[in-house]
Amino acid sequence: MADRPVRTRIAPSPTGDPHVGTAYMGLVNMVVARQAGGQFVLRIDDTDRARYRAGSEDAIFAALRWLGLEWDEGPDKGGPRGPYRQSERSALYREHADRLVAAGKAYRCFCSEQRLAEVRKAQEARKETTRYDRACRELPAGEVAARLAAGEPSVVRLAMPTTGETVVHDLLRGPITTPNADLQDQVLLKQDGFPTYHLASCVDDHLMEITHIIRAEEWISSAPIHKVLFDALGFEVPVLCHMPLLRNDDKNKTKISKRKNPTSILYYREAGYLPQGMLNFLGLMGWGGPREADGTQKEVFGLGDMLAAFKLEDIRLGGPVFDLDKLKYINAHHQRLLSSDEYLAQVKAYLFGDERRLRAVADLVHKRTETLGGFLGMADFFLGDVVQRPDLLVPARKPEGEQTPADAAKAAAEEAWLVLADVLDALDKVEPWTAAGLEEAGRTLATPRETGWKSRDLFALLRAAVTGKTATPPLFESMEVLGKPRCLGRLGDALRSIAAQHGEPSKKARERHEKRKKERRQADPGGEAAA
RNA sequence: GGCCCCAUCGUCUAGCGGUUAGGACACGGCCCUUUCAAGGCCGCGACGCGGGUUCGAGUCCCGUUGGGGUCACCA
Repeated sequence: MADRPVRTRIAPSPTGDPHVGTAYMGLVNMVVARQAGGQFVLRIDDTDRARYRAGSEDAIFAALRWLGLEWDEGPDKGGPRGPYRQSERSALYREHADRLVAAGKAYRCFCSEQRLAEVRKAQEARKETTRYDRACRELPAGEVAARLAAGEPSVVRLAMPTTGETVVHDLLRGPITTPNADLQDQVLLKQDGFPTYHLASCVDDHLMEITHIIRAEEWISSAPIHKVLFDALGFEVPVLCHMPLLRNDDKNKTKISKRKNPTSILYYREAGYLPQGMLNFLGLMGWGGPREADGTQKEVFGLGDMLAAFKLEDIRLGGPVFDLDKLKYINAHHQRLLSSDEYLAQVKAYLFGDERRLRAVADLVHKRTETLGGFLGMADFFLGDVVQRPDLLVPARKPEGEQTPADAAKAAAEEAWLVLADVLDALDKVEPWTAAGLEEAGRTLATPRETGWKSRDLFALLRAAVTGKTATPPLFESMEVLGKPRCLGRLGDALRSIAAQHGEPSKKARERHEKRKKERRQADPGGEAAA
């Protein structure tokens, strides 16, 4: 492997907004490739048709390019090892799966989802580890052929070793040993003919001649499966390196999640962060920056500094908290580094760069103000930051029964949070992002089947979250103009501002929320279309 | 719960057997200043615990605790 040129990759799946974790891995992978004079590949892992989201792929391209993480080969620019979209490589996966089956290293499995669920349930009841019971592993060849010929649906599973242990070598951790008894016969080819991540990524990493797999820590538990797969296919295992997971700023430092932290790269762009600030901050995670002459670390640095000084081996393994305060501080430094001309250009681009958008804003403000001077007062939330107002987000409620006023306030805050979270999930799925589509989604949410809130109250909440105000141009038109990343970002901000003031809803409150929704649905069996 | 991974200030980190455990963010105070930033100075603040190894452990080993990840026909 040492004689091969270094090739790294990121393989995001187009299932939603481009994630900061993708940016983090992209940065590290790109730096490693560039340092070695190798190539950095972008591959789209779109093997899950159920979660596929139109527009997500373009958003990934835009987000990575905004950050300056340019790839050498990828779906939009091609390359010698393409195609770079897994949905266009189905034949390759099928071929390799067939090869494994023919060699007896994988097998056809005809078990239904239902049977698998039953097996799992029984195992749970017996407090055993839940795993596939390998019912189809020893099926006679004749029977397999017959059932296949009869058109019975099946998947391909990898025949894992059942005894001994599998050792994978992690660049940062050394050997990681897993008892084979804990591994299961992982599905390689799904019933729909698409490969699972395991098959697709191993086949692609080999064919694309990836030398270093640098990915998030959450993949460690899959690494032994990949090792077995690589071996079964007769492929050399690339260098494996699992990076620490970005964490939320909560007590337990859980894996970064959108409820607790803005996770969309686009959020940061729309909030007016500088790409070099983002990159710098991401570079701090697990690394800390290049050394100064006196041995201390330089915290404010650029991509060039990182290219010169970064060493994968220096990565710390503790999960770093994605701390917005620190990000702002780093970003501020980069902003101050801008010349007067550069800053002005950035401000213009941020505020007025999009002529179409600006016109749409102007059209909404035009007849609603009396002088030109009134423009900014009404349009501020379109152009810049919104200060979240928990007082507007949480409806005033009178105490009921035994409730103290404090109890009532707490309950109202929990309800607002939970409703807002449902709204965020629902709006996340709105495509395309138009006033009409948003209004439809909004009206649907304001039904007993969904939030159970009146549209008047629900829209007030939405308006407060998205604009920070009580009086604005028409809500859904404004949201269309504002755009999806900003609206969803602000919904998330609103969630966090409620939580900051009143705390996050307790588990009990969540359960109550779900129970009430269920009850409302039973009371209102109609409106299936809304479900 | 099984398996795996991790562990220095609240946070990002330095430390690679001998340090008053260093820097940065945040926080508090003071200075500068018409205001606000920026900047300067000071303060607050950490090696989870218990055993070893060693003349000597934040640093090495073991255990424990805590946290995280993962247990899908999702990636």
